[in-house]
Amino acid sequence: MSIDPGLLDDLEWRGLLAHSTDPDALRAALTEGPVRYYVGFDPTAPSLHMGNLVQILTARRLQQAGHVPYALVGGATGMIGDPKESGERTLNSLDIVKDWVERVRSQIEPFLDFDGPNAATMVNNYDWTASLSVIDFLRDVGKHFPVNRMLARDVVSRRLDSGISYTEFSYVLLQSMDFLNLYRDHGVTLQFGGSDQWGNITAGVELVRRADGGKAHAFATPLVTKSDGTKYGKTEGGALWLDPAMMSPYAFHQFWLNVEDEKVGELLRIFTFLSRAEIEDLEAQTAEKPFLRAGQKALADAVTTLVHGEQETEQAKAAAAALFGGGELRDLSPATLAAALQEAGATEVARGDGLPTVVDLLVQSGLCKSKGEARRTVGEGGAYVNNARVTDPDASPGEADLVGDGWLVVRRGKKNIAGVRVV
RNA sequence: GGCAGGUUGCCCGAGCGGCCAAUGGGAGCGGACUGUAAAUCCGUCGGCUUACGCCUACGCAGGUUCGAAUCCUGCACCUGCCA
Repeated sequence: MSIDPGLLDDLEWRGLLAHSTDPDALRAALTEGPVRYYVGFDPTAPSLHMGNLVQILTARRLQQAGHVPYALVGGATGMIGDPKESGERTLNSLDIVKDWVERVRSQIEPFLDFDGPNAATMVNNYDWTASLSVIDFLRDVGKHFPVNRMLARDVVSRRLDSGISYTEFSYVLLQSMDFLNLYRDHGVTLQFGGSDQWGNITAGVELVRRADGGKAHAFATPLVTKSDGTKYGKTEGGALWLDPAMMSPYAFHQFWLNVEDEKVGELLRIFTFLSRAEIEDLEAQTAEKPFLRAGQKALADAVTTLVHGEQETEQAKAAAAALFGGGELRDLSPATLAAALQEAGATEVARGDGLPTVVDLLVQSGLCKSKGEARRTVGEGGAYVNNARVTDPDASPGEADLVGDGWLVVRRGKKNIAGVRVV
């Protein structure tokens, strides 16, 4: 497979290069021939999220440009945990880590090509770490890490007051060792990752140099933030998960659809494979006719398709069209309505003495956490049943209000919709 | 080691014996505007309860009092000044 010489320029244009080791050397390496590169994912949760998606897609871009990916899951590093600013991590059991490793692995695989001349390889750092003896570790790896410099690293120095365990302090050695191992056994010479990992990444580059005199490269992708600088990917449920069981494709699609105008261009460049011309056209449309939200729509469709596939994307769109279309719910076919509500989130409620009250509907549909909150929501004028605002928290809908196949469409605020099926 | 100060709700930060579920700001949630955007304005913001009300909460453990976030004692942690 031939190498795409425009790769680095494309990455740069997309804003994917937040940091890099010697840019000229990196460029030279990437144009000379296929480069074996790696990117690591620690199993810190049962699913990867939006932040990891940046790395996954970047890995795919490199592969499409002719380079050879090594996707690493952190079966070992996940047992330790890298230091984060807020404090010490809770250690997870081996069983949990192993389970999460498998989940993470299966989430990465669809994005890479495991066949062909530059086929991807999946590796797990548990394989070369678990059996390592402490003596070997301290002699062969530890000797290359001056503690004074480890202490000077930002993440560590910020933790010196609040405290940091030896375990987390040592994390950087494990990750650096990964690079050295992949360099030795597979000829991997490039690592990239999120900019929050930059310290760990450069430590690996340095270990390759110190231990083997090897020349390795690295770059980091930027942290994706909202225009006010806060972290992205936090919706009600927390992170923007890739696992459809943790975040429905509908909710995922909705997230991208609701992105602020100022961020559309940036996100299109990072999260889609649309061409430069296509993206610039969408940016122009967003600037001229923002109310059409052409950029948001293209973004939502493209990313949802990448992560969940075309079929799920169509269903999410159909659901949104049905629920936000402004049309009469009664005009929808029972099948369309049911499908849309399944996407948005549906629960079944047994019929008691008549139908549940508005408060109960809000709580049981999951739209409100407590009855107090539900009552408040009604008081705020934010509760709707079948698109009609309700003002009495204790009122119950009547049989005549059921739409489709026995559904009530419960809504909180503008965007939070759930179906309750009375059975 | 000595002296002084602090620890309050998701976060920051008032309160210094009853009027405190606790002023104010931020986040969150809802409404208006709009484009299922941003900004802005308004409202709301511990839990249970139809409600009177009840429960839980002001670092931890005790105590004084009819009554404590507020006073006392001990403990833990943090900060500043002196050595």
